[in-house]
Amino acid sequence: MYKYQVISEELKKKFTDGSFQPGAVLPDQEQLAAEFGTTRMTIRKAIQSLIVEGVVYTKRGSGTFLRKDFASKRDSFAPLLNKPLGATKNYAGREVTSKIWELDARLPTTEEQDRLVIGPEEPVYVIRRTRYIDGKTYAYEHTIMPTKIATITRKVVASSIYQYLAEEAGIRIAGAHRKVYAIKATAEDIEGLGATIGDPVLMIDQVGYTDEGEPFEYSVTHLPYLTNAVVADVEIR
Amino acid sequence: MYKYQVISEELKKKFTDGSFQPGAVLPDQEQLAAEFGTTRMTIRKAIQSLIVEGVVYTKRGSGTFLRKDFASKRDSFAPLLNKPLGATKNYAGREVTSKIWELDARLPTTEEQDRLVIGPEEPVYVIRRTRYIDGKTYAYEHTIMPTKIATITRKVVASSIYQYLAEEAGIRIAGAHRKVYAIKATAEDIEGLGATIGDPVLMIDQVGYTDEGEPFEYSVTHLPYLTNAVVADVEIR
DNA sequence: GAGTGGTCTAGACCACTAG
DNA sequence: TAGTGGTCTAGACCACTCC
Repeated sequence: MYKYQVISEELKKKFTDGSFQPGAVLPDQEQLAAEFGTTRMTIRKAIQSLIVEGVVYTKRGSGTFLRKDFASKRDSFAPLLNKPLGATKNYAGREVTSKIWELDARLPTTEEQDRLVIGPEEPVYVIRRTRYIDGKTYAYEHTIMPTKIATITRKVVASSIYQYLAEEAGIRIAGAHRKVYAIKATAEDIEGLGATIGDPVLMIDQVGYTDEGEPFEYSVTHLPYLTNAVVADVEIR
Repeated sequence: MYKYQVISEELKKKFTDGSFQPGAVLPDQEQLAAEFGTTRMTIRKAIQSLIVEGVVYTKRGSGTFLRKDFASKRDSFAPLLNKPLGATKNYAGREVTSKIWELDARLPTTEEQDRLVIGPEEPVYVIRRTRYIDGKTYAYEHTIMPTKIATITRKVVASSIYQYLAEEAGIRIAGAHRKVYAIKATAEDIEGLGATIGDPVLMIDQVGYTDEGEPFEYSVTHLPYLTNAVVADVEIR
């Protein structure tokens, strides 16, 4: 763990334990640098990551401030567009289960080759499953993943693919390109989500990248309407 | 314009004019620093912003690479979830027009008070308009904005509210909290988007913040399905 | 004008990849 | 082992806010 990560964690602890009121101004960067025995550049890296997480914001000429709505409303049932979509991690403490519709391998379509930047002879897994949180239908997922990334078993698919990739296969998810659509329920949605024909469905089309910039999954997630939405917190520079 | 921004633009130019093949490795950072007459730290900032934009990726120990799917990725008609939703700026060079359904002021509902963190006696504007890009229906917007933020005229609403806020009223948009839903077309959508009853509609619910962390608008944007989606590029740390 | 965050320099050392 | 990107230092100057 790098120094700036340690400092960022340390600061977050201070915010949650009440050392700072929401909206309060932090000590200036020079002071923080002295306090943590480092330089301003390193403090700035730590603060930068807190900005991205939506914990603090800075105002040139004024200071660094703890967000007023820092502690408040986190949505409990919505995937966060600025985080991995994996349900297991985002809904820790809840019962996440899966029904597996398909786990297979085949050669990729041209569309899939394109999205994953692989050749026509590189086999991919096809994974289709419905996910439930606390027994309630949460999402229907259709995932394509090159087999060279990791070996996927039925057991992994039944629990958490992302967790397996991170902890067992050493894959670090670094980013994703996502597109969100509203569509009419397909036959798969009627089966996978219990949707009614003609119902709106929220569809998230995503290509996930590893920290090496390599696409490792192309997935389409369907969320039932009325009971679900996606959330994005945005920092504009 | 800062040096790292100039360098980042300069590099992007080189990528589009074919000096580098997709997937090609860039000169190492030391070399780029010499070439641009600067230090590695500044080159790194330039590269960092290219990473966020999804143009290049780095591999420690190996080099910096131009994404293979660099050219293919641009969507021309989708709002970017990591940017302001304002059409005028995102679609510069295209003809953005508006039809105004309503421009009025009244006292806020409790829901609106809540979202904007204002009192019941602080008046708000109510703005409803349909937006067109190159004559094509793009979105239907319903915006609530405290009148204390700025004076809004019909002329402003007809062109660009965001641009007016930024350039005339000195408001800097620093971030937003957004929620994206799939819903069934409402009566407003049938009027405002020309949607058919029962059609899916993509709805973006957003509270925008100024650089002081103050909510300045609560808006709901409806996008017609089939012709539109939203895009999010995510960097996960 | 004093104080803040943002950029930039010129180095050093560390972590990682590949031949 | 050579070469790459990632972190970190110890400063300097600039842009901006607020009194």
